[in-house]
Amino acid sequence: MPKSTVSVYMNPLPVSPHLGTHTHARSIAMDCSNDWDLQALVRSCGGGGTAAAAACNSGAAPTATRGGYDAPSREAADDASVVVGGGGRVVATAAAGQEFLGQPVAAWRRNLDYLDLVDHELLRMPFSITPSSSRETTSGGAPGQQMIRQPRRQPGRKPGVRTPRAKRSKKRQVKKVVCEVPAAGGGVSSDLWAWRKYGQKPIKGSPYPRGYYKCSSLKSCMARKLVERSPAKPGVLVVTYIADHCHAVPTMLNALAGTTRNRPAAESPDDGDHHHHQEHHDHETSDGAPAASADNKLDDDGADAASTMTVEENDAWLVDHMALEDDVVDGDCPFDDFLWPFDDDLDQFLDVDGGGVLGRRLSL
DNA sequence: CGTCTTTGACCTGCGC
DNA sequence: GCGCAGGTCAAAGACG
Ligand SMILES: [Zn+2]
Repeated sequence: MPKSTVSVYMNPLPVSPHLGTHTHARSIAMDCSNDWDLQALVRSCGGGGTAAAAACNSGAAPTATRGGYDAPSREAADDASVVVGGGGRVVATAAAGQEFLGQPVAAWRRNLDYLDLVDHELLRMPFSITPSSSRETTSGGAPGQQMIRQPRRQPGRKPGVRTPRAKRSKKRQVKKVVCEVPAAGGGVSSDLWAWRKYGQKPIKGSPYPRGYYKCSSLKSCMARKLVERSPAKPGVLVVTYIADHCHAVPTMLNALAGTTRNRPAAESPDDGDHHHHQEHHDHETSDGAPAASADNKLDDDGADAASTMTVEENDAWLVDHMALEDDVVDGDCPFDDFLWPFDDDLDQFLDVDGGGVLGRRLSL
């Protein structure tokens, strides 16, 4: 299959670096992981999205039904992944060939146009569309070990309780979009979608845990995203979007209800395993990943970095830092596909003055 | 009281 | 077939 490369460079958002303190020992990392906050914002809008976020978002699941497009079939593509390089570079890879997240690659350009990114000087796109296997492997790392914890009643499911689960398809052939976002940039978090953290796990070979987020906008929405810090580049968060959203970008604030909780100082949950969250809203503290809302903060992991950015900042960032590269291989720009699904949403999102999501969010 | 966070257990796919 | 690692679920506590 043809491989095209498009990359979008985005500048990092203001970050608050606290990362990288853990070097090895997963256990340590985990312990401290605490820092790793992968947060997800609930309604984020976040901020707008940073370009990265936007890109990712779109990629991830953009299947807005409202813009007149139909949601792409979620598992249509064999495998597709888009990577946003650190600093906002987006590198997309799609195995399915022409379909990126269920959308025709050609559509990308459309989206870019929408954002005015196509011709934007800064926007660059060598996106590389390459087949990627759904499963990434990590190696190295010692098997997870459980840490001894304080006597706290153990949360979690009761031992012995089994719940039937839908069988996973033998081979996971899910579309995946991988975005590398500067942890500080918070870009990660800024996603237009609302995410809820449902777990966190230490990853072999990486000192940082991976946070698992699920779309909280709609129960039936299968969109998910995984957030983890790049072992190689602690300052970079790797956000992997899986599956598409089966709905439009959330624009309501409701989900945020009751969400402004300041998170207690994290006590360092180790990472022994994973944690889950539910809806993320404004802030989260877990490690890894940021969610969509504007205020997530990254901990050491930087997962939350985005949150520190204001809506305006994010917006500005998006506009100013997104860059497209002319040398798009094959001329197709997957990025478009990324964004097109929620053009309308994005529009609203950006329409701060007009009471767009961003604007509304500010009032949150 | 509802929501959010934390965390252990369970489940599944894959490699050996 | 077994074990490992990744991924998901859901209980319990904390918070607003
Ligand atoms: Zn969704």
